Amino acid sequence: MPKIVDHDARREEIARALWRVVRRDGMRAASVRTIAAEAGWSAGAVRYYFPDQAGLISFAMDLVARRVETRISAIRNEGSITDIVLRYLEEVIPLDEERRAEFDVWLSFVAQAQAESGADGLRELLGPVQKGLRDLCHSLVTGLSESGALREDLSIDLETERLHALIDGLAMHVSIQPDRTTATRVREILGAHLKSLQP
Amino acid sequence: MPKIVDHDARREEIARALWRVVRRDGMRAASVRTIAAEAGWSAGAVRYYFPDQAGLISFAMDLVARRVETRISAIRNEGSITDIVLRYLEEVIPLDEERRAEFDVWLSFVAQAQAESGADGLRELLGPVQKGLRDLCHSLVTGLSESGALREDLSIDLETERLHALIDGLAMHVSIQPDRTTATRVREILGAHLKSLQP
DNA sequence: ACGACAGTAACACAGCTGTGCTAAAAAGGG
DNA sequence: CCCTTTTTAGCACAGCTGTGTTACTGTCGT
Repeated sequence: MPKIVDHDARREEIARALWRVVRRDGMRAASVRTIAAEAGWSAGAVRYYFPDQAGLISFAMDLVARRVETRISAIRNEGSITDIVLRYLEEVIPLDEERRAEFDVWLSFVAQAQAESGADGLRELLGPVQKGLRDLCHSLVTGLSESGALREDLSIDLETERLHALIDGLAMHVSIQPDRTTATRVREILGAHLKSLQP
Repeated sequence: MPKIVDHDARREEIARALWRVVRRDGMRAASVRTIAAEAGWSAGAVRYYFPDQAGLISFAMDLVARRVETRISAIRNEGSITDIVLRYLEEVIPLDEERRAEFDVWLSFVAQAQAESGADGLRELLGPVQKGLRDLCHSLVTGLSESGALREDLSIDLETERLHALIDGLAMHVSIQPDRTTATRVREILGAHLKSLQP
């Protein structure tokens, strides 16, 4: 048997090179050759792991999704309900440099996926992530409600949607203007929002 | 003197062709030739109005910004304060097909502008729009406050930020999943938000 | 040692890219 | 009519694009 490399690890490494290229020069620069150069391999080697470009992009987008998922499911449910909720929300918003880079790339993927003639199935990757985030918001709002931290006159569905929109908007703002939207500022806003939901 | 065409109108027409291309096939397909074909002219003609591609993209992005600005400044300040605020907010969020298309394109521009090595000055166009929207939110919150429609324990700055994030997130949701996030749903959410600010 | 096969690099090809340049066409004023 | 200026189309060039194919290298089990 010949030399054996961890294919998944390799694919991930290439995908990360794609991230760097996209972050630095935008989606338009994400060619097979550029990515290969960024990863430090020949274009032929890259194409061995990803037969075509669409597959590469798909994989790279999916990788972001999986990482977010992993981060979220690693959060522990300890402490007061508002502490837990804040912990989840902070994890979703790109408050450090690494996650901000990830979000920038994600934004590029989303924009690309919005193209109607999506021959590549990027749209199919977008849906589940959006749903996952919504479900998270739903369970958080439900949790608040069950703990009596939600005013009775508020609709759970509506508050789910409002929270979801708020964190997506905040993530966007952090990405676009990191100077103005600092981590502590985000925490203030999230705290104010939760407080405004309390009875 | 030779035939005289309205240059600005022509440029706008070409920019609109760019929008259609970007919406249909994404930013990656926005080549001079593709856009020329979409606009129904030769590539040479397009290059007469836009010497280089970066200028074309810049102009097209700026055109979106100017349209949004125009729409906002056309809103009349009549009726109760909450009516006025709702009117502004609804105008900012892409609730009809035309504005949704516009927002999709805008999203692509934003993603592209996020690329660090932005030799094209897309970033410089992004800032003012973001600031404009923030200023709008600020004046709306201030208006609410002055009319006594804002609880006294709320910080104007914080509420400005929260409102801004909320509408950006909502716009995003409308664009990504128009089925779930209908116009009436958006109005419900905005209404609920304003109500939650009241004393 | 040898063979079998995973991994890598390199080349070829057709097509697209941005941009520079040039020649033709169109159109209004004298 | 013709001349001047604006507008349009087209070509050329060097370089990049995705992908198909082929030849090479390395490594492991036998």
